[in-house]
Amino acid sequence: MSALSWSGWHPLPSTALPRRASVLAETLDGGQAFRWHHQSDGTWRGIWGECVAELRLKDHRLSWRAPEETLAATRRELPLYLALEQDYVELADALPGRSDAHLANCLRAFPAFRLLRQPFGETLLGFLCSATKQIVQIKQMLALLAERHGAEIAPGIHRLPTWPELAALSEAELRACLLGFRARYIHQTAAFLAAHPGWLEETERLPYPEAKARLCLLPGVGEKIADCVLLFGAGRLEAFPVDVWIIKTMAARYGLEDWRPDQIAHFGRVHFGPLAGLAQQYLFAYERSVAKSVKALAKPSALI
DNA sequence: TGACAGGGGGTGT
DNA sequence: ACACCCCCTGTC
Repeated sequence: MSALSWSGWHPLPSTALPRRASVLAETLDGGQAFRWHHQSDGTWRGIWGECVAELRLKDHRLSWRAPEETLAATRRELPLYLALEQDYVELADALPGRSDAHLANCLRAFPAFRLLRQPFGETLLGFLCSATKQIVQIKQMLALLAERHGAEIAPGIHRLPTWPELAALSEAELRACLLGFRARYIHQTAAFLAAHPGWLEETERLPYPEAKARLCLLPGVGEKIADCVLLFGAGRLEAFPVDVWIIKTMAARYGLEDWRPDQIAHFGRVHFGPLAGLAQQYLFAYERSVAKSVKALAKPSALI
């Protein structure tokens, strides 16, 4: 087993990227992606497709490096993955922050927050794992899937299995990766995709409503997961996933007590507009930061 | 330090 | 409404 050999650090463009640790953490590990790990030296290590990267924030500037084995692929794919072609400061400014005081708070708390543009198939796999699971548990499932069934793309680092590779696994093998009842959904979805070559790629190219309807045909994929896949894996910023968190948030912050999920979805589309999915992720980021400070206050050490 | 409930970012019936 | 799975977390 040879050791990892890293490239030098390469600076990323200074504009419209996170300059604060908290915003970077929220971007990489706030529930849109599940394969970034915060390391003891303060860097983040992430794996997607055939790429591996470490990200470092130093003097409020972001830079990256990659293992030699994946350097070419990572150099090519990182700008797409980070959606560098999108100016997210501009996009955030297009949200209705001037007429919505709560949203304005969220926007102010996470400057230069952005959505990632993850590989479509991988995003589908990640969110098929997400049902009634928290981020740490989803990360654990995907780490096991990669370790046991994904190719080694750099010494000791495995990518996720592709859908054709997943189709070759038994449901029992999937269950062994702590997937629980999600194993059957993933097994059946893999079988469907294997029987319909090109289906996923076509779906990614379809307009939002058609793409969502098609994803919902897959076993284990309902409206919420379909919207997450399109938002985080296809750059469809109009997708507005409605889960229990957003239902609670909208009730607490917008007075939408006892609204049904479909009513919340309608409100979100109308109120936040064509970038509703971006607004939603800002709301989450904010609620998570509130929950974190409540937790910190509850610790005895904080009372000294 | 270790056992033990309780609940978890959904979907399908 | 409730089952589906089973690991994480908080609590005693």
